Parts: sequence; C-alpha cells; structure tokens
Amino acid sequence: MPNSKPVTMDAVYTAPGYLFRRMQQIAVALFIEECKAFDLTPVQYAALIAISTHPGIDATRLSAVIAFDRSTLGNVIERLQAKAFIVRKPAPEDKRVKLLYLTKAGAAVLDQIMPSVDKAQARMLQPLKPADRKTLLALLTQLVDLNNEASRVPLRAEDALEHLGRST
Amino acid sequence: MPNSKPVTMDAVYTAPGYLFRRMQQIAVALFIEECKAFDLTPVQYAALIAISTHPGIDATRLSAVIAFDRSTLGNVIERLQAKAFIVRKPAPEDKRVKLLYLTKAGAAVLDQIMPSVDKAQARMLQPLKPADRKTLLALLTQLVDLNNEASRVPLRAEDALEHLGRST
DNA sequence: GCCACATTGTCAGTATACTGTCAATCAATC
DNA sequence: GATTGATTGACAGTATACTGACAATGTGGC
Repeated sequence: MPNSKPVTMDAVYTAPGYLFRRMQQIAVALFIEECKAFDLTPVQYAALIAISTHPGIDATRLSAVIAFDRSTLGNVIERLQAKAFIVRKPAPEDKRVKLLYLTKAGAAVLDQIMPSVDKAQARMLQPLKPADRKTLLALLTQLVDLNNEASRVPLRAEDALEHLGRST
Repeated sequence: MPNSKPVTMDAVYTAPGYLFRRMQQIAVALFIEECKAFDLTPVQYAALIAISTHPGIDATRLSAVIAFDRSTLGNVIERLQAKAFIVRKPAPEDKRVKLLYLTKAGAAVLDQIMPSVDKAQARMLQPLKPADRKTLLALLTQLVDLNNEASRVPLRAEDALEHLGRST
C-alpha cells in the first residue's frame, strides 16, 4: 500500500543510508587531500596494510580480510603492481593462485604515509566533541560488525586464514 | 617522521574512514535487496525525490540539493530518462539549461517504492538498541553537517534555490 | 583414473564518484 | 555592442563497487 504523505527532502536527508553515503564521500575527500603526496587511495592503502600483515596472501583471501569485492580487488592489485608497491608470485603448490608480497617501495610508502592517514582519520571526527567521537566510533564499529552478513562481501578476518598454515 | 610500531589490521579496522566505507556498502546492499522490484538505485531514488520536490530544477542545482557530483549526475539523469521516470525540457529563458520533471511513471514508482525504502533504512540500524539508533543517527547527522564544506560537493539545500524564483 | 564439484583469477557489463576540459551560452562591464 | 568572465551541460579519464560468466585448475568420491 503506497503512502500519500507529501514528499519532502527529509525523506532523503534523514535516511541513514544517505548519511552514510555523504560521510563516506567526506572521508574519501579528506583522505585524498591529506595523502595526495603518496598517490594512494583509501582502498589501496587498506590493501597494502593487509598484504604487509599477511605476506604471501592471495587475492581471494585478501578480499575477505578487508571485505572488498574480489572483482574490484583485481584492478586495485594491478594498480599497486604498476606502482611497484607489490609483486605477484605464482604459488608453487597451486597453479591457480598468485601470492602477494610488499616490495621495499611498498613498505616504505606504508611507513611514510601513516601520519597523513592518522591526520585524515582525525579530521573526519574533529567537528564532534571528544566524548561524542568515542560514542560514534563505538556504535559504528558495533553496527558494521552486526551487519557483517548483510554485506555482499562479509569480513572474514585472520581466522579465515588459519587453514593456510602460512600466517605468522 | 615515519612510525615504527608493528602494523596490524587494526590500523584499518578501527579507522573511521574504513567503517564509513563498510557501512555505506552494507547500506547499498540492503537498499538494493529491498527495492530490487523497482529497478532504482539509492542515488536514482534521491534524485527522483529531489526532482519531485523541486519540479523544473536543472542538473546543476539538483547536484547541490542532494550533494552529488555534477558529472556523475549527468549519467544518473540519463538512466532515469531512459526508464521514462523523468523528462528533460529546454529552459525557454536560458538555452544552456535543461529542466527536469517527473513523469507519471516516475511519480508512481516514487509512491510505490516508499515502504521498501523505509524497510531498508530500518534494517540498517536494526541491530542496534533503539536508544543507540537515535544516538548514532543524531551524531551522524551532526557530523555530516559540520563536515559539509570538507566534501567535494557541499550540500546546498533549498536556500540555494531561492534566487531562481521558481520554487514552491 | 574419471567425473562432478568447487575454487581462483579474469573479464565484460553496469553504476557510482571525482578531475579536468570544452563549447555554447549568458551576464556584466565598458 | 564587443569583450571578459562565469555558468551549463557534456565528455574523457581514472577508481571504486557489484553481477555474472568463464577457463584453468584443484579435490573428492567412486
């Protein structure tokens, strides 16, 4: 049964989905602004961190660790490889998979970009009072976790990698 | 000065930017799931609402009202036109602009999709306790508003349209 | 050893997002 | 009324995101 109330822009402005979209755009804009010297996007940064933490991870498992789509990740990996931040080596025991490793340049950029990333992350929440930042972050963390299965690519953290016998 | 602490995935998982991205992806997934019968994306829905609220708006002002990039919006408008949900008429007094109007089909789909949109929006926050939903929404609204200028395409609500003399 | 099934990386197709550029047009000034 | 400058819509280029499909490969059951 369709509604018949007069439609106002509040139908958009107060919708959580709209607010999440706007906030994501703001977050990306701040990240790019703070990190433009390093030529890394937020997604590329997350992928680099994950490869640094899990050397020799393959693309499928990488997508599970950062909860990004596998298809999308293919292009991201290509770009990181083109910038010589990572290398891909064929897995000896499985001809399908290609293992990902940080290069020296990749490790260096990761080391150097950290302060800028931190600054960008801080700026996102800056307008709120410190107590409110904590509250928002806690609720958001909780919400993302509880909605994990609703996402197309649910997060499967380190646990999902155990059967590889390759970690740490 | 680069840091030297051991890098863990927490550098990603606890970053607000990462959480906003994840939540946005979850929000889109839920919207698409609930509204798949109507063949409308979240962005297309927001554009339709804005055109419904501001009949005869042009693309540039539409981008300001929903805070979406002007270039992106061009394609969105094309798709809405292809679905016959809107029409574009050349402005008589300015040969550059094309005015946007809802069609009957556009008005109908907007009327019918509302319950599904509401359901999707509700599902996003469902995992939280009711009090926490309110808190999160309030903080998020506040944060998006205070960060408005940090966004590449700041929101310029109805006020920005007054000089058109066309509103209401 | 073979066959059904799953997995991996890749690709094509669609839809946001943003940058930068451009021609057409309009407005404002002289 | 011609020039300057701004605005509008369009376009090309890059980077996420997701869907669905595919060949190559791996794994189990038999």
